[in-house]
Amino acid sequence: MNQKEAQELADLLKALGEYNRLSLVYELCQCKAPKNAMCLCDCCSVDASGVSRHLKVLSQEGVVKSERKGREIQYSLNRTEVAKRLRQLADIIETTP
Amino acid sequence: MNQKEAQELADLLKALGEYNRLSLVYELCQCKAPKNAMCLCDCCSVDASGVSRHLKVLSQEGVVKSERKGREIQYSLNRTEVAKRLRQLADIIETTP
DNA sequence: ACTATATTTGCATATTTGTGCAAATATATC
DNA sequence: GATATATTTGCACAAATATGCAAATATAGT
Repeated sequence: MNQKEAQELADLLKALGEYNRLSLVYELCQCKAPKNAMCLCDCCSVDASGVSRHLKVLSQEGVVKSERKGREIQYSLNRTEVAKRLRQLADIIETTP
Repeated sequence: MNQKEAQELADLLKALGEYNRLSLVYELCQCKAPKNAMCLCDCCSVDASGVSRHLKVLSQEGVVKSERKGREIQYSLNRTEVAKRLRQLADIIETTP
């Protein structure tokens, strides 16, 4: 694992490692259909601008993807991608040299 | 997942989501035998006090365990425990409701 | 064009966090 | 007890971060 990869992984973990952002992720976990930001406001104790910023972080780290549908922007999880990266780390940690 | 569990998971991810701490974890990954803090100083660009603080965070979150051996304190990873928690999150994220 | 709704952004601010240095503590050896 | 080595802690500080509010922007419907 080189420095760039380590930094990217650290950034992913940092994105997930904030309580309100993790709450957003959980909320999206439980949705079959994508949700817009207004809807996601209800599940965490920050206002719309805060949710917007959190979603931006999650988006930059590839945790969520977004698609504009008219006035709304619908967010959904990159489920397999994120799960894959977490399992890769789990594998690294678990493997004794 | 209740609030307390979510907070604990966020804390774990936050602990892992800092570059120098993740570097320490990688270093310990590659060790068959435990290492002391002085030795771990070499793999990350912080001084002994910084490494001590990082190891304290990792220890509080259950990422590493420590055992004093004379003057030194030897650190090693809680491999299976950490891997398990990461995989649990991966499973939650990947499972469509 | 006007209005309503959804999202982003600029600004200010309080809090957290990572860091180094020096001092304190712990343990071993002489 | 004195000295050496390993680790922790108090202090100060700079940088990052999360947050709310108000204004700006985007889009849709009338």
